[in-house]
Amino acid sequence: MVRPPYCDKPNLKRGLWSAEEDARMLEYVSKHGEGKWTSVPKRAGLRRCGKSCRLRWTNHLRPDLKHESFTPKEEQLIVKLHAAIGSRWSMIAQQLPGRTDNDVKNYWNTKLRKKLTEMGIDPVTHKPFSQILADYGNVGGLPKSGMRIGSLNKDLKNAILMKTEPKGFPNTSRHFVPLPSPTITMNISPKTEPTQESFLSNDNNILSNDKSLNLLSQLQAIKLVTEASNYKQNYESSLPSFYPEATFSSSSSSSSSCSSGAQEMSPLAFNWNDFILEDAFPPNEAQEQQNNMAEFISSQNLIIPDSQIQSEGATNMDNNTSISSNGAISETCESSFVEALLARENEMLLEFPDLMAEAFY
DNA sequence: AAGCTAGACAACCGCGTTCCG
DNA sequence: TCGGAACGCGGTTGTCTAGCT
Repeated sequence: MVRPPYCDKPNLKRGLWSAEEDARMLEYVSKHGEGKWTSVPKRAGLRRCGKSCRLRWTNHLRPDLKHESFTPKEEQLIVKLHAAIGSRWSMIAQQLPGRTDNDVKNYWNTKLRKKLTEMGIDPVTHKPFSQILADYGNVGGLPKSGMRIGSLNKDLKNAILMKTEPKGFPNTSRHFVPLPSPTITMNISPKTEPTQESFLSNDNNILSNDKSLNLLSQLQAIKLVTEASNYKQNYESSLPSFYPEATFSSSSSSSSSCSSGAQEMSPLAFNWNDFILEDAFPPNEAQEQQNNMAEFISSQNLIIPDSQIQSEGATNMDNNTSISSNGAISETCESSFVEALLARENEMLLEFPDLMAEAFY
């Protein structure tokens, strides 16, 4: 996309804002209010593009912003919400009064990602690296030749590399060795049905990365996060502040393969299903939950813009993506997605058998 | 003191969505 | 209904600073 013409003028100033520019912006907004950003530079006497003015105001000059460092409670909430809805920074920031999406994003990239990685937890999927690796070797229905290290996310790969690099190996977000982007290798064919493991083991885990995750699922995820922190607070004092729902290994029941790696790097083992895959709602309440979404939002004191609720709620209905019969968030998304994909493939196979055969062989 | 490195955060870029004439 | 402008978001890059050698 071409930069807007008003940002392309050669005499426009770029880079850090001076105190004088800030003062002009503050004075202008206090007089005229927010909005109409494209006309702000001219009216406020600034040699900046409107986009830059909006950014400066929303990220730094707004009077309701907090400028102190993140509290442990905020940190904990960010990690939980990221595990639930992925890098939807604006949504996460809405749950943290006084914080901007840029604040949260930067804090995640500079601090939290590193912390999780050092704990042996993949900050993308929020699973132990050992489990990801184990799942990676057990991808049902996928040819082994189709697997490649390039499809692992960079945190996992660097965690692996760290084990072979005794010291001084950089592992921060800015200084990772350049690696290929995560690659989806689902290779769905009419003859091989993707398994839950194959989907969940993918580093593009729908819990964290799939942008099609609808708002309703995200709200369920946020609900999970808030509920989880309530009923497992007993562990908080002895565990990392952002994983209070972690349990010691003796109680872990369903994380079949999260045994070695995380425990080697940390004394903790995590019951990931408790945290990520826990049933949001009993199956028979699915429809009821849809109907009660508004009630749910208010009960959780969530700050969700009406426009998002309306538009994404409509999208949810349009796509026929409802809460699954098993109630689990990830499995909801997974099953609906996979089912839709397979159904569509079957349709196309019936309709265009020759073309489909060519496509897959 | 100079150079280097990592951390922190501000700002930019590109793209998708919404608004409006 | 359409097209351009405006806005919002997430990813990426740039810049400054502190600490270390």
